[in-house]
Amino acid sequence: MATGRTHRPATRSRGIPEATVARLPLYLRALTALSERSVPTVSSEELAAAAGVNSAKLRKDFSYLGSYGTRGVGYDVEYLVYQISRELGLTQDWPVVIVGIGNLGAALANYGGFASRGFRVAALIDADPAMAGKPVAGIPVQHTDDLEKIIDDNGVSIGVIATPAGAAQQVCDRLVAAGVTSILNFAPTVLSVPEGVDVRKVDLSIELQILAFHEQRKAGEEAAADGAGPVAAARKKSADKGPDGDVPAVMPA
Amino acid sequence: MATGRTHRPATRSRGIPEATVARLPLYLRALTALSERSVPTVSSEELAAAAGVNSAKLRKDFSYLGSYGTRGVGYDVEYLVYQISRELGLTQDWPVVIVGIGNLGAALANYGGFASRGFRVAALIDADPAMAGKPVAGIPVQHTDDLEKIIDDNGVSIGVIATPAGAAQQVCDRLVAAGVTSILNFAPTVLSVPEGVDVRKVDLSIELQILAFHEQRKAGEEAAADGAGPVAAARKKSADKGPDGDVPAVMPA
DNA sequence: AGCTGTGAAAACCTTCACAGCG
DNA sequence: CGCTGTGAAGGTTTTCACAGCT
Repeated sequence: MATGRTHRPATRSRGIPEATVARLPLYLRALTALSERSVPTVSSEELAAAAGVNSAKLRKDFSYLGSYGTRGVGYDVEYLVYQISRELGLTQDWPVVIVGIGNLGAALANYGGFASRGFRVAALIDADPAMAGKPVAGIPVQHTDDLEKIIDDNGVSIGVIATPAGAAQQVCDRLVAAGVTSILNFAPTVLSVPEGVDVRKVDLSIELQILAFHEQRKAGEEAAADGAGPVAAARKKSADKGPDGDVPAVMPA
Repeated sequence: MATGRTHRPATRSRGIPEATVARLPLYLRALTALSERSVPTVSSEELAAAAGVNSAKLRKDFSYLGSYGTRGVGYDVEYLVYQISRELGLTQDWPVVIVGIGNLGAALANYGGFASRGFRVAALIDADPAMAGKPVAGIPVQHTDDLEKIIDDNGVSIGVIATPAGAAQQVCDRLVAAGVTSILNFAPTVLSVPEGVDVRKVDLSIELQILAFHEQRKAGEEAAADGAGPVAAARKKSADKGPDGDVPAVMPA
């Protein structure tokens, strides 16, 4: 998923598999909810259900962190919250900058989930001089000219790019040069970064296209088998251009 | 069996691996850029670089679609654009509804990438009566009460949830009952859906947490070899099961 | 008895390396 | 020759199933 230019295998003895790392935040969220309800312990089965995974996977994931459970009982909720938080590095404060304060950037600045877990929006940066000084989510927008200084003054190592695609690589280069080593990219473009810099991307359009693929597949199966769907299969797409004519006409030229 | 409904792709009939499907939009974007520059053909090496993957992977991916290249030459850009679009189901029109028109929902409604590829924002829906009728991105917001009718009238099969976490499952249930079979979820919660419904989630907080994990790991390695990095909030890395001055008392029953 | 932790098996994905075709 | 298409190898992730602890 992450598009690091040269991703290291990282198969260290102490290495936690990437797939596991990606699920830890999910477990943490479920555990936090249990914690708020003052639930003292939880079994792998229950926690897995809350996180939307199966219990064998969860136990395997936890086994990479250590032996934090009690056989016959389950896991201590508070203790696990702490261990996972520590493993993810959330026991420290991460100042973050958001570059590109358009609709999306503003929405991100306002997003509560950012602040809730160790992340602090240290600065908002935009290239439009007209925006400079204007507060968004209570934080004054600063101009791109000062990007390097802002990064440096705040000790920022994580940057969020929410600019238009055309500006993203340039912004990325400046962030990296200024010392940022992790980037969350919302611009629909592939960023190239030097080794050692992590990039994760979020692309709304790509997610929709993946859904469309499966949606199309479902429609095709429905036409072939008719009424086999467990859910509202009786439904028909109105904007379709002919479900029957949509048969794969695979034909290389 | 557990009640968890993790969607099982099942890989039926014309099985394209999930990992490949997830990359097709990436290739498509790179190809579209080439097409706009009137580039007639492209090699796997070039296209792979533009999409940020390696060429062997790209060729393997394309091999699942068919033999669309020409040995010694490469791929015909226009032809590939068409084939991938068709495979992804983008040659048809997908009406989409966005539920929850807060900061994020409004940003999504304004996001150009939606409209660009077969997706059309058919309606915006919000629970706040004060928003009803107010146009966002040129589309009037409608009230949640009319959700079912809106889905039905527009033949919507893809829904986007941008509500607060607390409302997400309820909205999801109504969307599914009304006939939606693909959901893109921005709310930080696990949705449970019946079999046959696809859910993809986008969680900003999770992405940041994954970055924080790697960032922390980098900081730790740096400390071992010195480096004078900009961010030096070095945390003590305890050994495997080092139960020293940890947070609350470990309290096994 | 109940539930975790984990080897082993299975499934899935990526990379290699080269045959085969234009 | 150059580049695609693909078996085979190698790596990662998931699932199984049960030993082992409480």
